Amino acid sequence: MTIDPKEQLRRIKRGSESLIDEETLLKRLEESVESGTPLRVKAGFDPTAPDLHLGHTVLIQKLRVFQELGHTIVLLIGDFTALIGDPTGRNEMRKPLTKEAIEANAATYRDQVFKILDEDLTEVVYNSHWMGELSSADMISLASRYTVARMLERDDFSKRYKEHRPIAVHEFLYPLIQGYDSVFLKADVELGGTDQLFNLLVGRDLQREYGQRPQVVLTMPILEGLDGVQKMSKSLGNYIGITEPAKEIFGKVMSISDDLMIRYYELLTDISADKEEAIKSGKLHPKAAKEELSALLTARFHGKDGAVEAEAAFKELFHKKKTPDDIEELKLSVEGDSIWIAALIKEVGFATSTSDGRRKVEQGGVKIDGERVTDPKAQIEATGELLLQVGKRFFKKIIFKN
RNA sequence: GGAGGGAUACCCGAGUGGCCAAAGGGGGCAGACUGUAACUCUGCUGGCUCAGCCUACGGAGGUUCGAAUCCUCCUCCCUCCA
Repeated sequence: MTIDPKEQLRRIKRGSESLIDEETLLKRLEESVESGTPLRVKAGFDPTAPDLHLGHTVLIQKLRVFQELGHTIVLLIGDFTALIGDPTGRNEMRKPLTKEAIEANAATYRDQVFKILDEDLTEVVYNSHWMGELSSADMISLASRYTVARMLERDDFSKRYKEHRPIAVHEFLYPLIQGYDSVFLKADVELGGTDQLFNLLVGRDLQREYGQRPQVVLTMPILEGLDGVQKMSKSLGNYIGITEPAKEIFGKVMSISDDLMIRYYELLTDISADKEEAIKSGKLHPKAAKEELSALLTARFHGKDGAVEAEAAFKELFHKKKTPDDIEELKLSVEGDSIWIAALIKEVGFATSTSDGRRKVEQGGVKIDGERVTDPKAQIEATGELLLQVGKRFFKKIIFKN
């Protein structure tokens, strides 16, 4: 694999937040091309959050770029560091995970990550393997290579120190161990989120201490959620989970704003410079660009066929305003021979309460068999089956079984 | 240890005895427009078969015909002093 180092650099740099430093990276890429030796690219993950969404994949996507460029990905599962818990952004220490929980999380983590990365070309390592072997003396030796003053440079630590909030001594060990991982793995490059910058830099210092060439550090920004403002997170409900159904992923991507689309392109894809230019300039119509993006991201998790299907279904629903043909069915038994419309909506989960259901009817958001229901007191005959639609997106086929 | 300020719906925040299911904004939902975009506009946003009723302004009591609003105690948060 001999891709021009400058083109490699472009693809690596694209969308990144900081790259320390560019010159070194270019030099190593050139060396790598000359000698035919791939770079060792490290990224570590705490086995704590097994439910991944697109925000998590920004980093993984970048790893994939490295992989496609022929470099070696070293996926580090931080099962040892998980015992400490990275203090970043949290004031309280994490509760320690059990061995079984770590194991289980790591397993789901791998499953999800390998939807993007090629498993056969990825080295998966657990830092407990070497950290568990490290003696107390080794630990002291490691700790002796860094100073408290330098530790306190870390934003989180210095803030807490100034505010007289506690910093437990073992928290200092986290960056040290993460850095030592780089020494052990002889990493050429390490990737991380914005919040990882300090830890990644410690890796450089420690590598120097242990007589290695310091790794190149690449951080990726936080991905905004569907609202385009706040970071993507499960608790804010503005996320696209990578295990969601194809249609959901496709639809959610279609709902983002044009500005956000460009951001998603930047952070989640690896398109050519020409293509990027076409999108940014508007030469490619934003709607078309977004359809491509939706298809691309859907295909990533559901394959080409899944994406094609999702796109077709989307167009049927929103362009031709047809009702989808694979509506979920629900068998419902009802007391008496009819059911109040508001109760029905609540029953199938399209409203949080009958009051909410009643409101939706009053506002014209409810259709039965394609007919708008306007009477909030309407009684629906509970025989046979019917098609219930609430809002633009929610359909359910109801089969009464009395 | 002392002095003062505060806690209101998903979030911010107004309300100091009845006109309060509680202003305004944000968010969300539904509708119109559209490209499930942006912009804009309309309505809704505690529950309940709903012109009515029930439950709710940190918690528990009390005053009153009537309390988010006044009193007592409690819990939590903030500011200043020691």
